[in-house]
Amino acid sequence: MDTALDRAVRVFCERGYHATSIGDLTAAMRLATGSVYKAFRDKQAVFLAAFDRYAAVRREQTRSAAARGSNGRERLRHVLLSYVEHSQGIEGRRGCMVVGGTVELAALDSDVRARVNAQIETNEAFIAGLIREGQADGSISAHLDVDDTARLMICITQGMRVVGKARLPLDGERLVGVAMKLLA
Amino acid sequence: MDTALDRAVRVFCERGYHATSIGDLTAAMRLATGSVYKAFRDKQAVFLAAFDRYAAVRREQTRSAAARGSNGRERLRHVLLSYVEHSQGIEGRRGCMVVGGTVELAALDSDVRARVNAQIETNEAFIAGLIREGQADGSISAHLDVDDTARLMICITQGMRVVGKARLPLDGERLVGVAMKLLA
DNA sequence: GATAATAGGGAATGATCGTTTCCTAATAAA
DNA sequence: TTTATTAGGAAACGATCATTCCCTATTATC
Repeated sequence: MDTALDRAVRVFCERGYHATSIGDLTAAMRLATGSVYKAFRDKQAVFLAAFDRYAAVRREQTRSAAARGSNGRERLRHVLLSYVEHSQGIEGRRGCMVVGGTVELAALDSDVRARVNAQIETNEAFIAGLIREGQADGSISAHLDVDDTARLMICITQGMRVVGKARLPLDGERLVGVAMKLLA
Repeated sequence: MDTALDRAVRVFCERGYHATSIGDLTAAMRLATGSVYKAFRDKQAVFLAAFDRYAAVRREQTRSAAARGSNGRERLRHVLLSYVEHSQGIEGRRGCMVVGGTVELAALDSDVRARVNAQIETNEAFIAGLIREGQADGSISAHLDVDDTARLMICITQGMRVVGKARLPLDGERLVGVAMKLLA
């Protein structure tokens, strides 16, 4: 079932919610219509389950990227680099379910809105934590405002997903190099 | 007709393309079904016309925000402030047609993709121009890479529209204050 | 003032959507 | 072996969608 959900994630990422029909879903998930409705109450429930799975995978990927750094600053740098990588190429143009869900459904579906908000706030708190770690280990200036910087970083990461979906090229090293100025 | 198009912009911003029915459109535009199809070939044509109008208005708003500054740095600061303002409150949760069009349609419709790309690139070029002005008048460091900085600024502005649609609060002065570090 | 032309409105249409229902096959229990 | 239970598949349903067609005013022309 998780593998079927992974396939649903890909379709929802690429086509969004409304442009994805049950037919698209059954084709991607290799399940018949009845089977989908046996496993999920309706289309929204498939979307929510796919979103939860997507969010969990992305959280894990972000945390493992952070683990590649040896201090707070480096951990944050790897997180940003990871975001650029995921915003590019085939995955970049496929798109992000968080920004997709936000843009397409935040105004129409309070369940989706609650989940995207939770995911954004979790990411923001994680970034804020990395900044504090950097301040504690001396790799990041102690004077900067943690919350404001974290929120701007969230804007940057979400924006990269938009720009990546528009297929504009993003140079990871250069872009992140500029973004690291925010830690001064 | 421009006033009807303005009303179409509001609906498309809020609900996106696929969740907006012709019924939604006719109700908002105060036009009957036949009248809409007399003026536009199909729903996509309405969207493209609304997008063009939205993009033109936003370009003008951004340029008038820039005009409030007395040097390159200040002009850029006012542009960013303007973006935060538009990303907040009722307009913020209504959403941006550029990020909406990108996220919902860039993968599905090459006409829309061409237009969102053009709009993003125009904005990026405008920001790059402001940075160069600032470098020329001494208000922005001469050492920074203009293109990389402009692209990151675009990520920030697009990201703010996503975060604003998710209804997370954005403090303009604080956020822009942090972002201005990128000009060091 | 009569007529042609056009803009706008609303009902009808075919297609597609999400959803339900029913059927089949496979597995577990007795 | 037989029966009960369940997972999976496909056809059928009503609703809604984008689109077309036709009618009615209104304006402009002669």
